[in-house]
Amino acid sequence: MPELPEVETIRRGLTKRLIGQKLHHVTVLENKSFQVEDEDKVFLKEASIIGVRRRAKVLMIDLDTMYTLLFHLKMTGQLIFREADSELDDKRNFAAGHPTGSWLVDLPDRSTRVIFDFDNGARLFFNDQRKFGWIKLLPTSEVVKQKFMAELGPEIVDFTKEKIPAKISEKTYKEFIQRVRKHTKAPIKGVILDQKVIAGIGNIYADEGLWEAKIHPATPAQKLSDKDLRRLLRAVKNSMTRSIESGGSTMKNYVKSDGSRGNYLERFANVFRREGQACPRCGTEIIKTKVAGRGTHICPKCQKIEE
DNA sequence: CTAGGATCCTGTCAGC
DNA sequence: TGCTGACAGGATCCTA
Repeated sequence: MPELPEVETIRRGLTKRLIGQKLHHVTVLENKSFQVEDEDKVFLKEASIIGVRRRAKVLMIDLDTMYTLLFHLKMTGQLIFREADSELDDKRNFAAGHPTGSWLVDLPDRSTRVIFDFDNGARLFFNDQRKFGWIKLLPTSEVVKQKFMAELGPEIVDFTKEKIPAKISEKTYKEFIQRVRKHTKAPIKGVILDQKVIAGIGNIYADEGLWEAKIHPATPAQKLSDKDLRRLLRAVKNSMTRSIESGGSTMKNYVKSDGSRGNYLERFANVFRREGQACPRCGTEIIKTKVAGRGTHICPKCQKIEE
């Protein structure tokens, strides 16, 4: 999916547009994407939005009915907000998540799964090409008790703050290290992708962080010192911070001034999807390989396996 | 308990 | 051009 910085970008963009909006109607085009019990649907009726939150890669929209809508965008989810009767390029509109042409066309299109209509005519589209993503509706007080939410590792820092904290707390470092130590043989990349170890790291920021920290992704977690792990967490945090501060993958950053489509990775990525290009640090050619079952980008000179 | 692989689904792209 | 297989910004489920 859309990783933590993208979900955080969505949270920021939707907060100012959704707070106070009253739901008029929900249209479900794909049942798999809308995992809501029939008896809970009454809590959507004429509900007003009172908050937009995020934990790890889960977006939460709080309603005044004491229920919360949960969104997981997985690999290809997008949220697209359109004001009533607006032109596609209206500045009040907003789109973020998996970057595709759906941001630039009339909706619904073939990957639209759920549509939220508001009283004032504005609409929120949940698009998801591969249908891995989901929307759930739970009593607000039950959200933290959900298995996935309850088992999540700590947030690296509070990325929801306008000014992202410069330092990771000692408590977070310690909890991260403690949870990494439950894994021995597994490659470090696979370990940091485990949401129970630390919340919110996905394939992009795993590769970016490992590159910045000069750690080979296939290094068995056991071989890394506490100092290595602290450096790695800092590096991931730096990469995520740069991404959020450049606006994540939003329509604004996807469409260039000449109307062509840009690549938001250009704004902060040093290795991700840059195979064949020069390592920004040493000039060696970046290669693509596979670690922990995922496509993995490394500089073979900067990142060597510790013996 | 951890580790590794298959799996959900649609679309795109490289290679024949 | 048309087909085929690999792969994709995630996480779960199954087996060993």
